[in-house]
Amino acid sequence: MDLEASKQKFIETWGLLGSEWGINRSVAQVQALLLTSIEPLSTDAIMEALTISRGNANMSLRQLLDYGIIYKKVVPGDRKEYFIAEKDVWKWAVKVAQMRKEREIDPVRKVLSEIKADTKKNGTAEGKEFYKTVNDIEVFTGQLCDLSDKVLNSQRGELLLKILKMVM
Amino acid sequence: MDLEASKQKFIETWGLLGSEWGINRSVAQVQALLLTSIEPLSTDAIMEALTISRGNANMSLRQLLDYGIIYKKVVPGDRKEYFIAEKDVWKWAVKVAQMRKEREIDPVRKVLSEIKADTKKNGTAEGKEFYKTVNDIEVFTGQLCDLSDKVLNSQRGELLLKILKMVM
DNA sequence: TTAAACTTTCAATAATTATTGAAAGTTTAA
DNA sequence: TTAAACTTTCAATAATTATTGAAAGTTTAA
Repeated sequence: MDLEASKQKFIETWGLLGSEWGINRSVAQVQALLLTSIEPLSTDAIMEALTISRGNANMSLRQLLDYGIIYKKVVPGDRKEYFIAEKDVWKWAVKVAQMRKEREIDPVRKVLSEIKADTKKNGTAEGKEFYKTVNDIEVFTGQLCDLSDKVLNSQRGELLLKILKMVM
Repeated sequence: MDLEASKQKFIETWGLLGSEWGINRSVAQVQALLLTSIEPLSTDAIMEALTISRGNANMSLRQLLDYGIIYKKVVPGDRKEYFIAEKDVWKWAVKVAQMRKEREIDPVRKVLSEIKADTKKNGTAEGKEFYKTVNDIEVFTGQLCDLSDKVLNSQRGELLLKILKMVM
């Protein structure tokens, strides 16, 4: 299997994984393509490599820039915008994790707290049981979030992981 | 806000979170409904509570049973099947995490290894760089998986989390 | 055995999400 | 200024995914 085929396989697999995790396939593929590319790529190059439309390429690139996991790269003497991927896995994985946590988990935690507040006074057996259920989920989620915050925000996140691995 | 409204809010929020993470909304809502219910519920009760069809209710229940996060409950003197949710958050969160890892992450790791094997011999600068990229992702994913396996499979997973929280 | 009471399946359809591509917008060099 | 070279937007459409509900299948009591 030649290099091009391997890269293609990587891009496909990455797109598949993305869609299983609620990330748009094109977005995942654009990241994969940039990860596999040695030089910066223009929108046109991306369109051609993935056979997607200009609109799709543009929106996927916007989203990845927004996530902070790809960068613009200026090529002197060229008016086109070029893009490169953040290649440090730890860096971009942390960014994706932080972003999803902020946008998706934190709002849910907020709702859980609201529900707890609304239910706290209810003295019926049913009310108490529901309160307990929500509380359990909220506490659990909170623990996970606190821990991941610490790992993700730490300058030593990667080192921490390795130590954990040794200890456990 | 009365208890029913709070439960409704919980079910809605849970469904929303589910769809953001690639879990079918109905499936997430059925789990939420069972989590909030004191008694076991029949398929008909679920259909009515969530206003979904019999087919949808049945398939959602199958999937949750398959995940191992809800159980069948026999009510003596009744031919209907009743269902209850696993209420121990840690237990079902672990099951969901394990299942998704197995079905979605492990196959990707396998592909990454294949790609590495296919690329190892390629001596060009481009080949080497691609190999490094894939290797970095594979190593990182492997570390995360190993660590989560240890936490998830540990009998003391929950305790471990608490200790981690104290240490960090 | 039978038929009533249930569960499951699956083709048709609805709902949602992704994608296209042309038009509008913006920037830059001259 | 202008027009060429680009980027962005967005309504139309395609593709995917979820849902329905009736028909087929299964189980149980009598």
